[in-house]
Amino acid sequence: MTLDLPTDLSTRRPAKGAAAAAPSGAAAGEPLKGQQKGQQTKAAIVDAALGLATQIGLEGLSIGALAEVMRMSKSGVFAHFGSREELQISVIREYHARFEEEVFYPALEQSRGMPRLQALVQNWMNRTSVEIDSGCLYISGAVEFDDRPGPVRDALAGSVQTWLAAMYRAVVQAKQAGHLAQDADEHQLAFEIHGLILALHYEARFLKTPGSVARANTGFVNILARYTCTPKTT
Amino acid sequence: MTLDLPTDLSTRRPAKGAAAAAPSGAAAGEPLKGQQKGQQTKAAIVDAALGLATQIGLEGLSIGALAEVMRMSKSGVFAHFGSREELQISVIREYHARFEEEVFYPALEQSRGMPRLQALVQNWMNRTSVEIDSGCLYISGAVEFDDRPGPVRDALAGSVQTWLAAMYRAVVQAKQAGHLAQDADEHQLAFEIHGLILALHYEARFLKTPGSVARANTGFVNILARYTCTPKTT
DNA sequence: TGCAAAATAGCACGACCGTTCTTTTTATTG
DNA sequence: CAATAAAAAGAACGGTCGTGCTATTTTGCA
Repeated sequence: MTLDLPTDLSTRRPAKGAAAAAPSGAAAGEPLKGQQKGQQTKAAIVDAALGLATQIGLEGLSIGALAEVMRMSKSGVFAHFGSREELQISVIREYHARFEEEVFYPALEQSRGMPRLQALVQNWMNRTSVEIDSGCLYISGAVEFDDRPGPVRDALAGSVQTWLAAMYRAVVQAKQAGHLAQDADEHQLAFEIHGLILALHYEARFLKTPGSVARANTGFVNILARYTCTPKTT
Repeated sequence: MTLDLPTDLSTRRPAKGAAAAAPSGAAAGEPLKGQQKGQQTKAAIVDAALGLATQIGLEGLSIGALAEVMRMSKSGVFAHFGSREELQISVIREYHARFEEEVFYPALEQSRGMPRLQALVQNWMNRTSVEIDSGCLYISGAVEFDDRPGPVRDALAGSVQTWLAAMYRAVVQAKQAGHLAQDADEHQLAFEIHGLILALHYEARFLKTPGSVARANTGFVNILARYTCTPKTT
């Protein structure tokens, strides 16, 4: 069951080339054909908002500060979203898309089973350790919205669940392919990997503990060692 | 070296009985002898502030909301601290003290080595899973202050480091006692335990994934299994 | 080129923020 | 009990917040 997983994480598979959100560049450059000016600047705003949100958090993201970064008026920025919540949700969607693009899709090029699982985890760790000075929205958002119900929380939890489910599927496939022990608990394995990522984020970003990246990598090796052979139940 | 660790985590070892902060009870009851009224209400304020902070975060903690909970005026509350930062730091100190009392000291009653390490981790996990609807200040604070330098961040990081160091020492002692493999990497072990706690907090509190507590426990068992016998380096 | 529509600016609002200053109430002590 | 110190209240400040409303500017199209 669930043999193929081509686009399960995806919400939209961007056409790549003339994307909706300018991934990095500064304020909108040449006018992209086929879309109104509004879409462009909205994408640029979301881009800037994502930058702010990964630094000061989704809760700390304010329309005033965002307008200043964009050199626009507050109301000009506001009009694109209609509410702060909608802005936050747009930011989450953008983060989701980039996460897919950077972590999920590249790993699909590896063959199903252990190679793909390793690529997923490796990409995930890379992203977590590289964005050390910008923070992971899935982690900071979880803390900010863990008991604040509403559409923002729902969007965030949905994105995270989607990603965790994708990784879980990779674990299942690895077991099906015989790359893991027959009695390996897939959920348990996924849980422990998640823990490594969180510890990496915590110790590298907050405590600035040196060597955290290596420790996360070693942890993954340890986990695999445990799950590739049937363990001796002490 | 470092043979004994009686009170390394401690900042103050409360006299227990007539403590500074009413741990749970409502607004100050009978007047405690030997301390001015101001100290009492300050302790009550910190108690309420801690309750608020564990729910909405240290950043979300506002003097106005705190005053309302205390049925006091804003300026009345404010006067006890002189600044919001000082209030936040007081909250961190209080959290530190309770963490010690609940997690650290009870584990000291276990004999050094593996028993104490297990008690430490068990207490830690219990607290993390029990306070599911109030949140862990060490985790939420890390996200809120990971790139916001200042005295609050310093106080928070200091408390966390103190605790992590205490746990690390327990690991070292377990190895010295021969309860762990000779080539066990103590830092690596501590890192992986930390990851389990963070995953427990994330999945139980934010995602509300059922069975997270069991998964964290199993994870600890797995880690110990790996570090109690010399692993076969695959 | 001119006109409708879309995008942006400007302004004001009520609410809450941390902080200061002054006054009133409460507690402590000789 | 009176004198003094401590604690709490009250009011006001400048600031930022999200969000309406109404102009003005810019854009896209016939």
